[in-house]
Amino acid sequence: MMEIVRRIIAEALGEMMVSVPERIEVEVPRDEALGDLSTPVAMSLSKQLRRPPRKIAEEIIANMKAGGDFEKIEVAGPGFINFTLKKESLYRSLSGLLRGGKALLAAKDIGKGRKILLEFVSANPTGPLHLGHGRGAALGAALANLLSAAGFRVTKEYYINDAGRQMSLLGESVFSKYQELLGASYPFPEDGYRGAYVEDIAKKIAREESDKYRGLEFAPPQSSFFSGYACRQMLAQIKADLAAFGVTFDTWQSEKELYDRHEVEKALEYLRGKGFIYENEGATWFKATQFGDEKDRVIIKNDGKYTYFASDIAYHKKKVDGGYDELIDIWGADHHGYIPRVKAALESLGYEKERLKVLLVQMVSLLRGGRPVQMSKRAGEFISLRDVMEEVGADTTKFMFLTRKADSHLDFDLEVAKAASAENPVYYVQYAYARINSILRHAVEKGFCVSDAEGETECAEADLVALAEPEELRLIKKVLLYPAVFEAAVHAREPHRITFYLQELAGLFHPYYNRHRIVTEDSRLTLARIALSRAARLVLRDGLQMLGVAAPERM
RNA sequence: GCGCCUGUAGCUCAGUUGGAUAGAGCAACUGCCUUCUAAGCAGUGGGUCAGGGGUUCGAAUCCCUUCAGGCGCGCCA
Repeated sequence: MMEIVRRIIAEALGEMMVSVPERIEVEVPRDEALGDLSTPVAMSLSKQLRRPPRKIAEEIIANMKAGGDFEKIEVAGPGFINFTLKKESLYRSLSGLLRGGKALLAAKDIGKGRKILLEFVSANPTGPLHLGHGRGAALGAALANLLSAAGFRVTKEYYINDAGRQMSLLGESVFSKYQELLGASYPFPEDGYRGAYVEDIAKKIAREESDKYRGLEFAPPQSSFFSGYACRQMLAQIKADLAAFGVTFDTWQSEKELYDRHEVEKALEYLRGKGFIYENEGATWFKATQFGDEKDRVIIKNDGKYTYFASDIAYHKKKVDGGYDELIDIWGADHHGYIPRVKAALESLGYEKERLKVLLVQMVSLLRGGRPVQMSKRAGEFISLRDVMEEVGADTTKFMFLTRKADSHLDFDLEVAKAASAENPVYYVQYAYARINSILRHAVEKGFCVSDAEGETECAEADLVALAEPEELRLIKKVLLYPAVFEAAVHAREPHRITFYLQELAGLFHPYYNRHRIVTEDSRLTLARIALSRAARLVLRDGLQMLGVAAPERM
């Protein structure tokens, strides 16, 4: 619908010998009395053409070949051009949607096969996933769904920080617990990991290896055994948690592997060859300032060890070398200071900064009944993603995360999320879906032919003219808006737009249901209403699927 | 001190990338189940878009500034 408006406006502007703006804005007016679609284009052109907006709007209308889709096209307010669609046009579009089914929902191939590497979660395997990781996971998975459906080729990747000091610290923490279990003792590292999971891993090692390492020092080879073992354990748990959350990855990139395969060295050699690396005060530096960062960054410390940034350069080099047209990283907001240096690295490697888009996910505060849940990282006491999933369910958790844009703080209240009531927006949307299914089951019982396999196509043939109630027209328009919302969500990389749209759609279906019966004695009317219900169901299902949230047949 | 993010109804948040009289849910109050799911619906009240200045036909949205909150600013990850 929006496309049609854009096209005829562009044509009219062509007639008027006016250069067509890159993007003709089309929106849905706030007040439905104003029309179905609206464009402020005349106002935007006013300055350039040095004429009053209303005048321009009138000229556009005069030069427009509108075709038969519109009931009314008029100038309103300061210079909007408002379009009111003919009902027949709505019916035609609806029927087209039903006939095309899922394929039509995101028919526009936005991605055109472009390759995107989407890296998210990437939590260090030094402890269980917490809520913040969950938010990143929900966002990443939903975004991947959207981008894939929009025609991008998306690879979901998890970067494993399995090298360096943190890993060693985890190993040492386990090592200490292990000694304790066997009656020996080894000092617990100062800033070691204290969660119960550390002890669990120690117990497991004690069970499998008995007292083989009893009384030893934390040094090779046993140190790498403990670190490696602990890492594998944690990673397995992380994978299991993500799977339970309904989030999967295509590839798992190990940091350690980048070192083992000398990719870090090679990347640095490459930069050295280009003159972006220098030595100073015993350390090796990257000239980040040359690419817009505030200061140069150390990549090899004066003790000879690499910094985290060194492997990150190699990692991002590997990403772009993989032939990806676009890189998307989802990070916790506390890493935002890191963006300029990674972009600098990318640029120094010969790629445009724009190729990397970093989405920041703000922190999640966990509440219970409005009061903050105390968490102490030091004592290893915190509520993990798994705890929350077990308490409120994966679907609700995901939906909650996706009802806010990534870049705003999120209060996650366990009591609210757990409430199986109106307070909980997930149910509102799912309930609409389940309700439609219930109605359709009822319709089948009443003898209306609505087989599930071919139902949509069949409904496309229904006589939709019977749909004349205001609630019905409103619902049709909202359903038909889905592709535009979808496109906007893809374009902005913002899955939460889908969430809001689904709430609005459900918010139109529920009152419709309450005021009008779908299944009546009038079979022509009934078939039309079934068709509309099925269209709504189609969109609800697709949207929920994008969010990675279940669409239950009954509740 | 510098940088980034946030500030919208009592609470939690949207706001179609600068458009019309700023929206939704919750909470509060009043009604609706012998008929397709009441996890639902109908109605009522609720605003200095943190404050100030600027840009222009037009600002919650862009710029400057003040205030408040969060996060960053390591040869940590």
